[in-house]
Amino acid sequence: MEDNLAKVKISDIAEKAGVSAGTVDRVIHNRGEVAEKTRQKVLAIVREMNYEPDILASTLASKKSYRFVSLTPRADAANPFWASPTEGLKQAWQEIRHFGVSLDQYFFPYHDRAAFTSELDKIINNPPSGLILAPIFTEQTIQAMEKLTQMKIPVVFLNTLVEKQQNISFVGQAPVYSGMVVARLLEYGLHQDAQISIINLVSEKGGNTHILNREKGFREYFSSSAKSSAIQLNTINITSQDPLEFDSLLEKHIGIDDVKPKSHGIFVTNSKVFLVAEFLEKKGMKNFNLVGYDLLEQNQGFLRKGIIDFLISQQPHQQGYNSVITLFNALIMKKEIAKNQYLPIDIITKENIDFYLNN
Amino acid sequence: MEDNLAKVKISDIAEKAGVSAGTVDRVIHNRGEVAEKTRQKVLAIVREMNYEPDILASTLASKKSYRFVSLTPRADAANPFWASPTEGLKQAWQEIRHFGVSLDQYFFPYHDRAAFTSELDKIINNPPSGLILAPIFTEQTIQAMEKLTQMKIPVVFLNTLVEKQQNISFVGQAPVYSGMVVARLLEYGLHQDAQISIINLVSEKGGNTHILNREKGFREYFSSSAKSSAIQLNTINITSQDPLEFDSLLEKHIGIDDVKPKSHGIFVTNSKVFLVAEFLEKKGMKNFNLVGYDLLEQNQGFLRKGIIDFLISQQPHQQGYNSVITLFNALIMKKEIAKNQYLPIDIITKENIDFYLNN
DNA sequence: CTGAAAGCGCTTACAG
DNA sequence: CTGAAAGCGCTTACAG
Repeated sequence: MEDNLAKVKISDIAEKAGVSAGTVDRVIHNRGEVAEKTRQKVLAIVREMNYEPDILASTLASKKSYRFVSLTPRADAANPFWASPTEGLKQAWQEIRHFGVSLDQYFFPYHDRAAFTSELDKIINNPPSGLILAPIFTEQTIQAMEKLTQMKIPVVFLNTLVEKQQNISFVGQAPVYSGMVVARLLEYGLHQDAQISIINLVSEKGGNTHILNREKGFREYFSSSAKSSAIQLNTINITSQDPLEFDSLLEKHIGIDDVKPKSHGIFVTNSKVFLVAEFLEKKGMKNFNLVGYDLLEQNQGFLRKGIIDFLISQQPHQQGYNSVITLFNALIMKKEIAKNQYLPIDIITKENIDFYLNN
Repeated sequence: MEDNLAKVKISDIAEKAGVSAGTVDRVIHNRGEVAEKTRQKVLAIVREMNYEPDILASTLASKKSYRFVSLTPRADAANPFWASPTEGLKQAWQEIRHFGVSLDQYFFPYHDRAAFTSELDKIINNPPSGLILAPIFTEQTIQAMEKLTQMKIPVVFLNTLVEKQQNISFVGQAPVYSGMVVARLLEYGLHQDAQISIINLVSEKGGNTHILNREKGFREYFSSSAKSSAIQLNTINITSQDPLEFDSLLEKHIGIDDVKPKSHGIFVTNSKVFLVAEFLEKKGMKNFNLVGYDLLEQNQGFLRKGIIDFLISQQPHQQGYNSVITLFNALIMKKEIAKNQYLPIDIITKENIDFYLNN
């Protein structure tokens, strides 16, 4: 733990090797223009003396600068989720900007494929040192990744994973497992002959792999749970934006058993769970166990009221934060980077929510 | 976000103020020996030009060094919990050591009050720049804090809180709330006429404020829950280390109703929950909902087997990590520090545990 | 292929 | 009370 021995410096190595500091520097950074024999000699001494570069002095002297760019959905009323990752990006940047890092945040409207593409083009035309990308649209991402890889620009995928790409890392949640967690929570609170509705509230425009995987994990759990073989699952997909239609669809599917109230669970596969909570509240339907995703303001309210039982959170702020740190570790600290950085699947209740809100 | 304007340096200010860099430095760091008039002038320009010091250059030039010391229980077979915070301390140190920070970790055997005291004495006799302290023993802590405060050594409390002290911060969990979370989880899974046992597995030697507060939160929850007014709570305190006695005590309290199996919850108020799980497994008693604390190896096993239903985790690694960063922010970055840094109350199940193990 | 010198932005004695 | 100079450990042209 303790290093009593004074720090070894480049000048120490230079002296011992009988060369100049410049030569040692060339060896250490593999910049060539050094005789092989000299190189070996210096390398040996570097190892022998256990040299560790002073990163502060190094960045101060080198005057290198790094431009990090992020491309994420814009947070707005329809998409409050993205406010947190955006904040997380900024906060991490604040902590590392002394190392000559700048951060440009680019945005696109969540469902706007064209905007996504054109922002990506802009980025490619003014290449950054590293890119943090929320790869919402799969095809466009794959196309861009081809160019980015060629240009040797390291890319971190944020929140969404596109498989088989040359991204240096993915930072986000494992959606299949989060579905299993929800399954577990519903099973734990329901009778063994309960009925469960899986509700997908989606736009038709894609960007829904998350949701599919969450449902997949959820169903997997029940298909392998002996305990709950009598539980019935049915899926409801609602794409309509029209409130009236929404209500009647819900009523049709979950309202029916109201006469003979029976243990009934509802799994909303994304952050729109507050819409279902609103419906239940309006209709005075209390006999439901309701679980969904993300700590949006609206969801918080229903969680505190007890209409939503659990929310699954995916550490959105930390996702943004970790993405920046990942690029920093790769480019400035030259560390090895894990390809997948899965964040915890947090289970949130009325009782612990306050401890998750800043994070 | 973008700062196109070149960074403003001390020399820029010096030039504009018509003084030397040394004088600007004296003003910025309040080191006196500057005429009031000069001081005002420089200060005005500093503000006007929006000067932000280059922390890298500053630490490189100043050659200051900081000695951080931690005093925590030693992790051992009887106390595996403390391995994680210890690791967290080390990891944070790795990330900031470039700033001239060293870390000395001191330890004491968990229940050894004398060792705690004598280690504290050692620390006070060789004063560090800052101290991270797990204040297990309240009285001794209060005594030491008097001296430490006088010596102006900033102290961060780790994991345990002692009230009304001059510590700059506390990093840990809010035990009362964690008790409420457990109450919620048990209530959610039990019938309304269930019976719940609260089991405190403690040594008589003190250091148990945590446990008392967890039970307090737990009981508070039920005393204000209309829904579960029929639930019976009873507390069992077991101080014995003798396995036979342990078994017979448990049998007496929770074994009784086995004939007429009824919904039964068990809340173990600390990480020793695996002892109760062992007992239930051995006796083949399946009709229990069991919740306890911390991701010890032993607990993990029983969680995966389904004998423990939920574990509450308190981000032990992050606690250690954040403590070091707190001292760093206070001493090197000169930032404002929040007095209480509560970490999330994580709810862990078989399905999400893998995503919490590295943290 | 190699070395000497200047410089990154800030701090620290020292001389006056 | 103030300034000039040297130095922190590393990197970057430049000359040879």
